[in-house]
Amino acid sequence: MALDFPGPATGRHPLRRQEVTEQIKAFILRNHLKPGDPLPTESVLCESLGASRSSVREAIKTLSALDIVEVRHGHGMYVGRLSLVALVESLAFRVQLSSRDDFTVLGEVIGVRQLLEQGLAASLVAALEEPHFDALAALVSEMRELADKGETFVEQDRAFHLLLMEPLKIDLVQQLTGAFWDVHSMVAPLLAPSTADGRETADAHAEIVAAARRRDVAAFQAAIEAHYGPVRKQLATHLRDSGNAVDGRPEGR
Amino acid sequence: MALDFPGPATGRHPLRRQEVTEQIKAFILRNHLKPGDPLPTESVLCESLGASRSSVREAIKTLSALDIVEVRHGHGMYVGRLSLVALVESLAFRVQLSSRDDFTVLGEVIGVRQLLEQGLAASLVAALEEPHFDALAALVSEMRELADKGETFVEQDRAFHLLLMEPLKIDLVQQLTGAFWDVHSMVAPLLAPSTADGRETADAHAEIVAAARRRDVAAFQAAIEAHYGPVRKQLATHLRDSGNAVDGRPEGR
DNA sequence: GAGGCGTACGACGTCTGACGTCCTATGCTT
DNA sequence: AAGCATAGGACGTCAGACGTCGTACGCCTC
Repeated sequence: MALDFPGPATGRHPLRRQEVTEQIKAFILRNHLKPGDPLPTESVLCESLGASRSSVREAIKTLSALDIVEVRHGHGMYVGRLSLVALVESLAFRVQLSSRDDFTVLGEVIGVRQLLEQGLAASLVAALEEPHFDALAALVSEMRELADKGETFVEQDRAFHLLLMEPLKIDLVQQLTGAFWDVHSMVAPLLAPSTADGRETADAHAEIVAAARRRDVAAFQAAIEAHYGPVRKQLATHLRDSGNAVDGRPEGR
Repeated sequence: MALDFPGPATGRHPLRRQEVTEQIKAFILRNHLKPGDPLPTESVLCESLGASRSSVREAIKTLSALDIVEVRHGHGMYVGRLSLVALVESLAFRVQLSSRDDFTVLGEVIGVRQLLEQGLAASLVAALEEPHFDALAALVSEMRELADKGETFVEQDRAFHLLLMEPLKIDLVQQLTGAFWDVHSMVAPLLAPSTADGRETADAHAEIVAAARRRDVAAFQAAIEAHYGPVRKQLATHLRDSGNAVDGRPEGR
């Protein structure tokens, strides 16, 4: 009856899976690995960590969801790209869940997108150079062409907003921009099946570039405002039209 | 030899685990579940989804990492809180990984924290009311007391920055503030073992409140700047002092 | 009869072993 | 030399058993 007195309130046995998770992270840190570097195979991990394959695999699934580990079937495991996919997945689901009743979360996502670009307006206007303007203008041209043909231009749109942030050379900001764009576009179809006024949107992007070219911070911010205005309006319209009429549920069950 | 012709380039068999993941998410959406609502047990999921327990469990580990599903040992499974823990975990690891050589990522995290508060300066100054000022001032008092006793006040610091964002009533912004704060504080010990000039930091917070009370947007932004200034400076100092001397590695292995 | 303790059951956690699928590489065939 | 066939390594899936955690029911004690 060896009475190993129980630890504090929290679980006495630190879950095996959790331990393995931490040890794999520690392994990456300890060996200074970079994204893409190979990791030990499952069987090796099982041995060296003294855990069963189940525990190791479940730990890896957690790390995989966070893009800390990347698994390639048939190849092996590698250090992940440490992107923000987890944020995107998580937020996208939250938006979908809240979309049953209202679109508040989607509205907040759009608000954050706008905040990022407007909050950095001064830095951006100062940092953008001719090559950037040319590339941005080229994207706007593509958008216009596609809009006139009645097609969409999601890829150009994403590229535009990423490129806009590029001169800052701040990875995190660029990735956040991409992440929130992804969430937005991933759930946009829920609003209206491509009701986007293509031409109008393309013109809004053009105005952003024009203002930046003139190094006019105020105009730049106004252009951003004008870009997101229609989006918000569309959201509000959708709220009023369908509202909680999606299903007869007036409020909380 | 029933030859079911292979699908497109990408994996012909959509991984079972992946399917289960999507189906669980769909289940939550379809039934309009909210955070905290109970989910079917593992065994029920295995039956209804026709998958083995391993696949179901691995799928759940993924959803658990994204805080879409919460597992309570001995109790059962529930809809998660849909927080931003995944972002925190992911970013924190990235900061640790980059900390071996430089602290660029940590610097970027701090930059985003600053961007959030400065970018919303106008809205915040307009939205803050007396009760907020009082609560914020109370936190500053606590900070000062603790600082004078030579103790730290991480909890008060976090509460301060969250409360600052509260009047906006934008959940996402508040959660992002908390998330980036968490990342920052989670990795701060790597910089210097609580070298924080407590008193100075507390005063910086006081100045933020004072500026907001005067409804002075410019002063508010300046106070934010002054708050993060020392933090950045500490970071730069640490970079110069220890630099890549953490271990003798001059550069990439 | 009220309170406390022990057992039974449900649900998640871990382990083991086997087989399927994907990819690569080796070596034979043409 | 080019192409195919086979063997091996590594991840994916399945099945069954046992351990741990919590709860609830029921027995025992007072």
